[in-house]
Amino acid sequence: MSTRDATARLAFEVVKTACSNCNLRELCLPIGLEADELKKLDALVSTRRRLKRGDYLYRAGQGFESIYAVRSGFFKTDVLIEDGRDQVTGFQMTGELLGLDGISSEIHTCNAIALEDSEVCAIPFSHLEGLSRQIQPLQHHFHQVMSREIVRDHGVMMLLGTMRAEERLAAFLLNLSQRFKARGYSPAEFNLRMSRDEIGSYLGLKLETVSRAFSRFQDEGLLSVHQRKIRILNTSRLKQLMSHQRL
Amino acid sequence: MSTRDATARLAFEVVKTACSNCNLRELCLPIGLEADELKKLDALVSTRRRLKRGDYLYRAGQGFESIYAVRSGFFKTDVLIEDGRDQVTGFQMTGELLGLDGISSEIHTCNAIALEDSEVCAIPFSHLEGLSRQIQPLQHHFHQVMSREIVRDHGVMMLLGTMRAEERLAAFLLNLSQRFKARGYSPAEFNLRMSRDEIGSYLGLKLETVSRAFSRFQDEGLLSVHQRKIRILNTSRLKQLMSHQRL
DNA sequence: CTCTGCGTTTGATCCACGTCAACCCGCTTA
DNA sequence: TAAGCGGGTTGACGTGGATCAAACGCAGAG
Repeated sequence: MSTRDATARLAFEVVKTACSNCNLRELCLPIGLEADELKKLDALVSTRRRLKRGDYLYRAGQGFESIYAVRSGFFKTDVLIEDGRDQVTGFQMTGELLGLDGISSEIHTCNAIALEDSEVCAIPFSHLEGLSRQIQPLQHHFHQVMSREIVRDHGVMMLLGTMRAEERLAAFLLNLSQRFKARGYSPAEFNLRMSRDEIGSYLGLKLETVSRAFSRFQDEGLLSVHQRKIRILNTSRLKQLMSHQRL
Repeated sequence: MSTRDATARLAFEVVKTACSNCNLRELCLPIGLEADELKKLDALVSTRRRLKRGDYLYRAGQGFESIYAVRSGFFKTDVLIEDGRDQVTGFQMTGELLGLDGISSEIHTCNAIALEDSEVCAIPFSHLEGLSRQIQPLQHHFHQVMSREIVRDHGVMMLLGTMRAEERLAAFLLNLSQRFKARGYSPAEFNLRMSRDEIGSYLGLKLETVSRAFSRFQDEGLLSVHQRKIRILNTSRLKQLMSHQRL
């Protein structure tokens, strides 16, 4: 093990007490920082905020100051237009970032709402910019995070533009499954935090259509569904259902 | 006029010879830089590339090294999945950036194709990161550009998820119109650079549906359409058609 | 325990858009 | 000048998902 690794490993323990749970992903812990760099980073994310289910983390139209890293819990973001229509633009879980949309105009362009009791780290954006001018790996990591968000959005556009209802739901479930797995939870069994209506809004479908697709998957033995408790029984069939389907 | 303004004004003339036409927007000219900063920036964008209609600027799967600023011309980006389906994720015109999707994994995730003879500035990304560690306004501007892309994508998700065919086409045309206007062209009369099929792919519709929507708009006196030449005759009705429509 | 209410499921019907097919138009090539 | 061709338009018809409506089931309140 190199001395750099050792230093990082040591520093990891330090930062762990400050950011004990959201270590592994996204911005919270760019691997490979020096001890003093980590100390600065630790100061950066010192502001915490707790939210109860249903609370708004921020609203469209509010001034933008910070981005947020989810420490625990579950969020949705949505945008609405005058006539009352709205669209869920994403669901965020532990370790993921919220608020990147606000950077462009210094004003949030969507609402972020806790779907269960949650905790976030607020990261004042000007501090982050300052630090990332000093710490190159942090800068690069942040750019990657923003870029990943763009790639994710393209995936959703693909889904909304070309897939049919069952393919969309399959893609959605597989994505959730993979994200739970990456966090050390079961990829096969989990509780949905969002309603059928919210899933539908995200997928560009009505809740009835979502419900019917769940029922069909259950009938075909791909899933077991009880309320919001999902068990995936046949991942590979789900995958092939998602990816070609021209049968 | 402050001395800073004067300096910037002076430097503007210098950079103008290097980046004569794509000054005003996106990344090419963050206003307010000092003369020596502008000199560095000028060096950054020194690599040019010409493309003919149909040429690929980059392809999905290729390694990522640079982002590109469109100096002149018109591009589309699209993603494809195994089964042959594809989705146009955006159209880029003069002054807009291409390639932000590649930052996350160092690999391009979509294709960028010239829809007419075009010229781009290649901006090596590691250089850009280096410079933006030194020049705070550049850094901030770049972050805004990435964030704007995310906001734009959310707009497309909204469009794909909640709007019907005519609303989508109206939104698309109004967006194009506004972008032409911002570049000093007529917002009311312009030539589409893309086929009905490409519009359809972007809007999540089939080309026949796009064609019918054009015809209906023409019948109703909102547009005149001749091939790819569009004249907008009634902007306000187009806008209200796009935004509520629950009539 | 019942009552109330919201989220969900399920069924019947409708309609916007997709699909399939014919035809047209402007351009290129011979 | 004709022939071929790619892109665009238009029509007839089919269908996936929206809409409307009813009923279910779990949770919290009384």
